[in-house]
Amino acid sequence: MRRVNFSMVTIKDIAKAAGVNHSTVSRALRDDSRVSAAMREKIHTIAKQMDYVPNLAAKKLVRQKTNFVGLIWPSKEGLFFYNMNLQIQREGVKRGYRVMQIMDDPTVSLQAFRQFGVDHVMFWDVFTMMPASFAVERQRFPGRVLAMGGINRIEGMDWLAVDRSGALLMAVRHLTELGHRRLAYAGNKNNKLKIYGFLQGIAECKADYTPEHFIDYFGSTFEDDVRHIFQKQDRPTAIIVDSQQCLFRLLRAFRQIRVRIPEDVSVVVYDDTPEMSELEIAFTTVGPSIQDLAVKAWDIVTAEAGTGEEREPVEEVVGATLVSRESAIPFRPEMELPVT
DNA sequence: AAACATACTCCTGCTCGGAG
DNA sequence: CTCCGAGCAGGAGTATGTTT
Repeated sequence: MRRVNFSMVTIKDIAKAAGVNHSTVSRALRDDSRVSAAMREKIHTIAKQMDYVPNLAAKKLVRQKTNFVGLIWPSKEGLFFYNMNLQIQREGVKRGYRVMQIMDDPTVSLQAFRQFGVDHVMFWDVFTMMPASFAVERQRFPGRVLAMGGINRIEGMDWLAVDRSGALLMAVRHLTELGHRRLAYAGNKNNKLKIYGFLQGIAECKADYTPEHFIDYFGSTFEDDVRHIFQKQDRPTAIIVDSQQCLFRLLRAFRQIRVRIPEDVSVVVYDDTPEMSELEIAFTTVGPSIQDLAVKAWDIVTAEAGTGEEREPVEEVVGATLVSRESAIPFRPEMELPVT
């Protein structure tokens, strides 16, 4: 049946068509046992014919719940962001939620989610400093707001942190356990947490590292630095790469000077996404499990509020895991020869 | 007399406790 | 087994009061 105008079909329209009260329709559509099976069947059929869809706003008015969760996502490229987003959506659907996503100014997005009446909001925190407007808007939003991945915990919001330092520490331990002594690092020199973990590992494992073996991903001499470091005597036999973007650039530089992974150098890269095991060499990775992150995010956001009281914001850390694949192998003396 | 402020009533689509 | 009607939040509309 095609409708001529665009006014919404309501349970009252169905009630009229079925010759019953609207509350009977409401119950029938939710398969309430107080309505006879025959009547339920009849009402379902009519509802389908009339293209009925329940009005979410009205439902929320009574139920105070929509089973929609808002996701504010940063406008960022990269496999991590793609995979993280994917897992959040899948985990939500698994738990009977729908995810509504906005990629816009965070304050504007949060306000929009308040208007739409989503139950809770999650966001991936890329703020260096939380804008005051966002904090104000959070006060007005009635549900929970979960900040994921951020560096700092934020007043009044749940926090799901990532142990970046721990991840890098783990990477150093892994490489030194494989017998590597001389290590290099490629990445962002401003990422203090990762560098802190790395240096901690160097100290703990008594590995050999000098700042000359730091390759600045954002520096203009990246390729030259790689060439210089790997073509000299006593070159590093292992390198830790702090992001996938950096890895891709490093791979190009290695190809130019014929450095092979893992024959000439072992590599551990930060962030584990499925793609990392599907490249020419499967990469050994460290970082939080994306699956764990998504599961914990939903656990926090959907946790019952307990004994009536307003729930205190929770704080959780997702630990790092190391996944050993083909790019990091035991040290062999011939690795130390300069590549030509 | 016109302009503005405040208070109220109605309406929406749906759920749910209780009455018939 | 079915119906009645209160009530949820808040925008729109109307009525009344107060200030220029």
